[in-house]
Amino acid sequence: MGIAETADEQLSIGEVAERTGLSVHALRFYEREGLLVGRVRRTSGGRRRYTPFDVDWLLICVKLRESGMPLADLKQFAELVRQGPGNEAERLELLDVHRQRVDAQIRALEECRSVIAWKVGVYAEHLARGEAGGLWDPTA
Amino acid sequence: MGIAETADEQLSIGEVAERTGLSVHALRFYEREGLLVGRVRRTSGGRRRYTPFDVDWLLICVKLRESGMPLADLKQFAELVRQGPGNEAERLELLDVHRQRVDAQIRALEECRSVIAWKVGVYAEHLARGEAGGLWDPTA
DNA sequence: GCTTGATCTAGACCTCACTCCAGCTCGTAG
DNA sequence: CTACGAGCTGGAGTGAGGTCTAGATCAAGC
Repeated sequence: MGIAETADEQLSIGEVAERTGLSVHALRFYEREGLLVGRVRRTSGGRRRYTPFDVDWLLICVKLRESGMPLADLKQFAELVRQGPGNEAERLELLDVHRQRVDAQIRALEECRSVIAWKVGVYAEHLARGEAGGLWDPTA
Repeated sequence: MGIAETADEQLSIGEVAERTGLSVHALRFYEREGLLVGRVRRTSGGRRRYTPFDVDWLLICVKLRESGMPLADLKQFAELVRQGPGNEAERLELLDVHRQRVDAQIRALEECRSVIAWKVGVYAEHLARGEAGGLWDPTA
């Protein structure tokens, strides 16, 4: 608590959890799954010490996951980065494909939203008029 | 094949699957889980016959699911409708809460999109300039 | 030194939303 | 009549994405 953040501070797993919104369980899980770019350094006592690098990467991961990128793709991306320079075109492709999926997802959600809004309108109107008729009452 | 659609046509499970995009497995599963409003009628031989009513309901269900409503909520909604008139306010509430979640989801996705787009831009620029430097290469 | 709380490991377990299977029946085309 | 595909049931299995447990260790404060 109250630890200064001097830019290249090493963080404990708990602190990283706090900053990324991932649970400590999830952080260890991601590491086991090879989703991190470099292996995490450890203290002499074996505790993980994350660099701001790791945290930045994790923050990107969180955004990608949040938008539905599967862990497998994340892992592939991490592997590309791990391989070092030279495959930027592949990384770009991976991200761009995902961006298109996100766009499609947004469009789909907007359509859902409008269907739901329409139905909400139906009920709202029904309520405003008082009990008019058994709205969709197949028991009738 | 080539069956006419005379508005109150009874449909087989396969036809409903086709029209809703749900698998026949999913349709039976939804029924077992109590997600349908009325019980599905059967032929003398025990085959399901869906009414256009059922199909409309399922189409709404699909939109709700697509936008992330859990099956449990869908079930609750179905129960409210099954109970008949009188609880429209509750139904409205349920839908409206969901609509708000969808709105939040859209906003979150838009934020993800912009993060991704930014990263895509970073790579694109890097590629346009030729190999400038090890973009995020922690092995260095 | 002792207590307390954060971390460690390996591995079991969980939820969700289906999906598939075995073994049977139905119904239509030839 | 025979074939064959579509449908039936109950229950087991799947895959993604974590979450939790047990039992031990580490590190900081008193």
